[in-house]
Amino acid sequence: MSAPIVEIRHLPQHLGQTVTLRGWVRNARTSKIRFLELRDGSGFVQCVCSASEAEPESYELAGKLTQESAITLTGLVQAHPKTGAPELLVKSLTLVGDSVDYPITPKEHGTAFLMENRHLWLRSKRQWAILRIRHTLAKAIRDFFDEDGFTLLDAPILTPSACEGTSTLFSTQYFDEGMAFLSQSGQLYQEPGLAAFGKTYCFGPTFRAEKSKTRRHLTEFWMVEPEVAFAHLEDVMILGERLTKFMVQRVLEGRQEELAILERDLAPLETTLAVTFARMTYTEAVAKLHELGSDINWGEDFGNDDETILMNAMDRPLWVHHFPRVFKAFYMEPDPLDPKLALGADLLAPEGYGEVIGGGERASSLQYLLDQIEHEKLDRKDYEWYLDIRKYGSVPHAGFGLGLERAVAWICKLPHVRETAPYPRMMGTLRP
RNA sequence: UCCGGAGUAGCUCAGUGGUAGAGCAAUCGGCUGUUAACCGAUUGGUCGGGGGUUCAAGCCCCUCCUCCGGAGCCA
Repeated sequence: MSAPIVEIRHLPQHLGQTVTLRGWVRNARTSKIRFLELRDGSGFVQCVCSASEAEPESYELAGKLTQESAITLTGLVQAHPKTGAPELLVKSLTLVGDSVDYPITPKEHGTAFLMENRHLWLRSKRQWAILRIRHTLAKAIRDFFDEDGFTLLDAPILTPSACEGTSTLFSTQYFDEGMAFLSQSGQLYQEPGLAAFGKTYCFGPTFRAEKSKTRRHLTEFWMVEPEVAFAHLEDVMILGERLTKFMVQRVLEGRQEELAILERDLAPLETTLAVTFARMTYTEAVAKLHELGSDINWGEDFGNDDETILMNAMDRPLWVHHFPRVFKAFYMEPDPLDPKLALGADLLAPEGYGEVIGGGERASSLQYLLDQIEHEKLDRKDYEWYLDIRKYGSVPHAGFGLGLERAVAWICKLPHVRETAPYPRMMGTLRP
């Protein structure tokens, strides 16, 4: 066999040529003509095996192939007589690895079963599409910041204390230093980088040990956290909006096949690119919620229902800013015009996907932070290094965190974030 | 942690007190253009665990376990 080995994605360039494909049998429909649906990771193609064209042993083998058998096959690339899509007219076929009783059949399955078989579920067309979009979004995030002059400053995953002091943390014994905690945010470690690099970001896994079981929570998720020196609240909203549009644009340009597999309605994504994001202060949002029938009180954080009610009334992403200080992190800069408020901004995604970005301006006054640490009953000695930033050339600065999985869920319009990670970690899900 | 729902064949489910069923998968056979192909046959079950009521329990009661959805919390 001297036919060139090609990937399925390149088949349109090989029409009329004899090539070799390598992959797995997604599905086999056998009549006198055997139709093998092949997957090789780069795409999907139908291979046609008839007695008149194929070698006799190959033809016989094609009739016995089970779901997920690994094969190589050689044949002529031709256009499908009905659809015009490339297909392979098989000449010869070799079994590389057989497959007996593959658990995920072509019919429906429940999520519990699929999650237990996540390592196999990855092979399905839908998961392939989602995880390739995740890949594209992760790449877009890196490209966006790299092209914008940011320096990647990796934050540690093992940390000595809570960054925000509120959420539950996973802990582990760290030699004789006591307990270490898995990081729930890299932000505090970005701030010292500003005086060295001006603009930094970290992008990696973060951990929350919250016992939350909802469609938008994982215990392990990826977050990108940019931080910018001399930046204010307004800069956060401008940067977050540019990033969001860049990510959406990359997917619309490069992942059309995957969006089609997911049957994603493209109109809301195209709207996101075309419009300026809406903005409301927290106080305005509460007033709007009252109009829409919510009984939220000023000073309370939005509940899930509130976010849904609010976003159902919007046709585009919404920035909510100037939150009450009481439910925001200790390091947020207070509003100089109203000390009850903090200079924070959250971006709510449309179509019910909720908070995708959370961020704001950081407190730059040493005394203010000392008061906050005392007020929140945090241990000052855990934060001495962080406080140093306010002693040696303190400047206004701001940043945000964007959750990758929530962005993937929104852009793919998925019912649950568990499909956005290759191996999602949730309360009650640790394997595979 | 709280509220609601569900555990029956490998998978998805039907079966509400009287001898355990279907579709898919698997196995065998048929079909020359199929697209979750189709047609016929075969194989496959301690009905989540434990206890109770009853002549009789998949079905009713108690309890435990697991999973799903939602709340709180958050990206």
